[in-house]
Amino acid sequence: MTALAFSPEEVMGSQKLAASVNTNPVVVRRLLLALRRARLIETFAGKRGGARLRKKPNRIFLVDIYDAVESRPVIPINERKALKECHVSCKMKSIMSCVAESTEQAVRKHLRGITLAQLVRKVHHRR
Amino acid sequence: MTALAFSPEEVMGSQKLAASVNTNPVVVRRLLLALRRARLIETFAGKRGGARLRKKPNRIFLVDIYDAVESRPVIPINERKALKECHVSCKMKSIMSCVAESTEQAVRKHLRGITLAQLVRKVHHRR
DNA sequence: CCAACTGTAATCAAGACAATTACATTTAAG
DNA sequence: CTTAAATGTAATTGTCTTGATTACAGTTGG
Repeated sequence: MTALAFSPEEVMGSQKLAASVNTNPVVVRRLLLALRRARLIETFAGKRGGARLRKKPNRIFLVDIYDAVESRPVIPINERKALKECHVSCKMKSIMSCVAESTEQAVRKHLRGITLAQLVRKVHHRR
Repeated sequence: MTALAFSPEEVMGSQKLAASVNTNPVVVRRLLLALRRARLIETFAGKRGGARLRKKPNRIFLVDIYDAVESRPVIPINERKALKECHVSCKMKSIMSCVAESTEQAVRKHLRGITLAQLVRKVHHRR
């Protein structure tokens, strides 16, 4: 996404993007699909196809990207069945769900404070 | 840890703890080692052995437990080598490290606000 | 028409991690 | 002192996740 934000006009192919993160084009395309679903980018098929940002980099927050591509929670909850004889065990799922949920919100709040434009600015900086 | 905090006097064996989270005693013992290293609990070998909290539940924060047992970062950084020809690619590791670091701090700050005592209180509550 | 793309499914390989087994060591209790 | 019940810890196995890869149908600009 930072690469796309770096030259917001350009339509960049999955091949080029994959090379820049040193992975396979198909992996990138799968991510691009998720980002498109979130309406962060638009993609074009055919020759000279590829992806391009749909919003200005200063209107895209990291939380948007996080929500689009990250499926697993920061704190996963134990899905095994509780021990019926144990009062603590029986309550833990609901208790930990609450902790997990609020932690997720803390992360999202933090990521709401960072824009793609900021990252691009860092690309231009010295250090 | 909530189970230990529920009856802070009792020395509880890995067998009992494992049953309450529906897993294997050895898995629990490995976690207990990490918690002991963090000085959150003490363990006793031999018959009638097991684990017990070393501090009062209201002095143990979830961040302490998180630091003790969680090794993987919330946002892992891409460890592959960058594409030398690409300016963005070359800068991304340092940029994302910064994002990952601050996100980690956000999580830890949140977890610093929750104590084991609070979780125990929830165990006692109706809903 | 064709070359260069995307979209997508299917398969494969690698790595992570829990579960399990095994056993040496420790300790309380009888 | 002996024994039963624990921990500490290594080794192994199985499962699951995930990225990499291959393959191919569909799309589009030149």
